[in-house]
Amino acid sequence: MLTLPYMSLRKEILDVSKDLLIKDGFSKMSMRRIAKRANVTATSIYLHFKNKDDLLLALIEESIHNLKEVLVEVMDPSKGFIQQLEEMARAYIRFALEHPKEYEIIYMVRPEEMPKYPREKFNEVRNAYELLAGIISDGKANSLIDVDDPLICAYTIWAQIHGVVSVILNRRLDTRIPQQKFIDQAVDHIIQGFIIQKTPA
Amino acid sequence: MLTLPYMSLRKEILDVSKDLLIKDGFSKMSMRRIAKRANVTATSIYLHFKNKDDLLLALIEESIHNLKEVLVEVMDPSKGFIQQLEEMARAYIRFALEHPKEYEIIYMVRPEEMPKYPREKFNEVRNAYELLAGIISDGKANSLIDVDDPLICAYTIWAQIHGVVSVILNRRLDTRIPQQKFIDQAVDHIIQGFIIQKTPA
DNA sequence: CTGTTTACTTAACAGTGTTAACCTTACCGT
DNA sequence: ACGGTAAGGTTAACACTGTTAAGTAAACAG
Repeated sequence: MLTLPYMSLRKEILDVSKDLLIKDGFSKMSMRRIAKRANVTATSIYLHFKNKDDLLLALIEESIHNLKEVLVEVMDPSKGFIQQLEEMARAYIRFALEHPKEYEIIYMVRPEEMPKYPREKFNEVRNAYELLAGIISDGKANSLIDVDDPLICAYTIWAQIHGVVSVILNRRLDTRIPQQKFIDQAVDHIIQGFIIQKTPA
Repeated sequence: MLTLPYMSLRKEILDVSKDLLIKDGFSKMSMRRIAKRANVTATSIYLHFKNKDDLLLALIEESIHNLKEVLVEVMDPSKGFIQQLEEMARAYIRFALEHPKEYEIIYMVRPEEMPKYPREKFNEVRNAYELLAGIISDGKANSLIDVDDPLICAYTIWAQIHGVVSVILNRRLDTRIPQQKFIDQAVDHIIQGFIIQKTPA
């Protein structure tokens, strides 16, 4: 009727869903509520998405894309190797803490309700890993770090950072511990963990 | 009617819920389904639990208890400091991978649906951290590690290990990477990350 | 033999995801 | 210009969901 025609309904649904998810929480993101905000009926959503999981998956994809953009932005080969790594780690953490709900969208969706196919959807992040692995490869070539497989190393680092973020976002961090100190120390630990430390025998 | 009377309904509900959650997944764990398996009606559950979140919280508590037991079991002050740390890390990972659903119960429940009070429920894990912090304190006293606050360090290590586990359980690990290699390397990195490495100036 | 408590039930409310069937509007080939 | 078709939406319904109010039946206390 009086819908603005310059935006496709699919995009509108995605935007409304994300807004609902971020502002009102997962449980409030129902098909009927989404539909109401988009000025359509719930069934119309099924014209653009197979089902609710499919819609969620599209949201995940979008958020992954945003995270990747931040990481790529901060990559700068002109900078020192270690510095580059630290800046990436901090950019990752910053993204997660500044957009906690968006980060949640990426990781906190129950996998059981996801079929197998979405694995391919994560190819975009995979690219980011490979970039990271590239950086690590350079460091290895310069004998700055001690690592077998740069790709494994990239995943290891990422997993550890995700753990740090996850603990904070899940509110599992002891209230006696100041968050920033925790982050600083964690980043230090993570980076130190694979820097070469040849004890001069 | 023909319920076995030697088990309280509360415990029965917990057991049935956990079984349902583990075997059939979160979405299948509905109040009516739980009730049916426990040979009661759904409303009876509300006599023992405030609501579904309350029931979930009790499940989380139970699982946290089990995880803690495994960790405490593996603690052995007679062993070397580093070895003890590594064994705890591996025990943690082993628990998570052997009982993935139970681990999920602990961490993957959406926090938004949890009110503030459950913070206290995590005191039991907090104890485990303090034991870990104690171990780290000893290492610090012996100048084996370089760390300011042992409690922060304990949380850092735990967060990193959780990250590793989380990546595996969420199936976010690149299929080209062998899981065991990933784990080994991660554990190495994490432990190396805070071992003292004074470059003899 | 009452009164109260305990443990449970039935019935209902408001909401959920999803599907089948229907209606409009727009475009396309003849 | 006209009929067919397909896109993009609708209504109505199904089988569920968590949760609550009210009722019931048994056990126990005075």
